Amino acid sequence: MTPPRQRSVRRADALSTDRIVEAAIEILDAEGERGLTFRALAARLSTGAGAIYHHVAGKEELLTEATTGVIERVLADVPDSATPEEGARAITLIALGMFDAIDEHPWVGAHLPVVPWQPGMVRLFESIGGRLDSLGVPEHAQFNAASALLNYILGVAAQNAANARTRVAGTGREEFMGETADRWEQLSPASYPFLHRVATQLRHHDDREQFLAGVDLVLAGLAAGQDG
Amino acid sequence: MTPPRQRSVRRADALSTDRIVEAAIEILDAEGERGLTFRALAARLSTGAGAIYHHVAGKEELLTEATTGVIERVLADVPDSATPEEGARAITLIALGMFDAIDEHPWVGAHLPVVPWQPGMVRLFESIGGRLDSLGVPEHAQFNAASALLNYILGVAAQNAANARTRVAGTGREEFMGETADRWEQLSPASYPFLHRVATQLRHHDDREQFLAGVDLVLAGLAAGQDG
DNA sequence: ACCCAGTTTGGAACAACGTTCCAAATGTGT
DNA sequence: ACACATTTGGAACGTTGTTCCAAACTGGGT
Repeated sequence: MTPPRQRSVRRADALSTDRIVEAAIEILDAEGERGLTFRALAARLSTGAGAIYHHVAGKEELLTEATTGVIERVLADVPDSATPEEGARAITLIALGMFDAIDEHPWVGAHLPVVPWQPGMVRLFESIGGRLDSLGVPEHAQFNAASALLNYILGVAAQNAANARTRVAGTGREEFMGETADRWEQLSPASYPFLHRVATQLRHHDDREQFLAGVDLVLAGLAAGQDG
Repeated sequence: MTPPRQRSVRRADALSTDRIVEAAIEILDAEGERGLTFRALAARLSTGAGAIYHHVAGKEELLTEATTGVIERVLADVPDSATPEEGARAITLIALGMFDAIDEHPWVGAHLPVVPWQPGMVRLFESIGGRLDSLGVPEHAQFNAASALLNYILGVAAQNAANARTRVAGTGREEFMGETADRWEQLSPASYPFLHRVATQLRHHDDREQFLAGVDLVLAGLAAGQDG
């Protein structure tokens, strides 16, 4: 009947959920999502695949845990906010933090929406929604506003994850954007006037700035709605 | 050296890319993404897995082709637009069409961003960006504006796809939202004041209306930015 | 120092998957 | 009718997530 406390020392290289998740993140960052297999994980930890299942329920839990960890780290750095200016700044900081985290760990973008309302998403939603008060967004509009912001971040995350995935095996970012811009320029200007016009912008744009412009757009919409 | 023209009749039940993609969509709608295997596809078409590879390069091409087909159908229904009011209406129509299509075929939401700038995405981006002119968005801001709108749609798509996936095996939508709302209400009000406050809204909200509110938010931001 | 109940380990085995291969069947042009 | 190209579909391959279980290890009671 003794509770299974783990206060003992054991060997220094003993398996644990934390060590497994850590190794998983290393593989994900280095090899991408497809590189994370239980065999590769077992090899990196110098053990067998079966041993891992005593600490982690399965691959999905592994990915969810890794994703949550990354998000927690982002939200920990965001200061409290009271005034509208601070609220807007905080939301921008959260968004930028998410962008940078996903830029560094693209697989997070791919797995964020896979499990709806997983722990990381819940924390993120609360963190955004809790700042809307200080922005002066009326209470009845806060749910939709927070959803819009979250969904926008989610969309950028998914897109960036996809871009990174194609880049794992092949070309770098510059090259990839250049090739896409070339393709847009070769489209018929009659059927695709817009893409033709913005092809050079695609070639030279900064992902982070563009992401921020989108956040500002939503925030501007929120500000406009208050006195409209 | 004769080109491989396919003008002959052959048997009525002959395999073709179109018939394969059509069967794939049927499986995806009925069984979800995990149900689409080459063996299930072969069984439905009363053939072998190997035969399919003579018409389709692989699973990824199959999903991309199915996704593109759905998007094309959405964009075909959107009328031309010249005035600002028509432009805004057209963008709303595109967004709503995408929402409805993804509601009917959730797997589209999951695969849209997987292949960056796949044909469907390109058509969608042009379709949105081409309407910004009539909305009065200055040319230098159109690239960012179209990206923001596309990313928002992408985020909702990914989220909805995830929700539908969990629902395939388990509960219905009402039940799922109710359970999530319950969980939010059980969170500590001190740490999660926002989620606590909006739990009842989550329980009774309409996904489509919420999606539209987000689109309006971005459009409002665009309108505000013009004279700002 | 010994032993024992419980946990941890890790390699083997399993079912399912995407994909490749190839011999047979089917079709087309002469 | 014949030769040739395409299409077919079943078998086979390598890899995956997961399960299983005998062996090794651990900490507490004698």
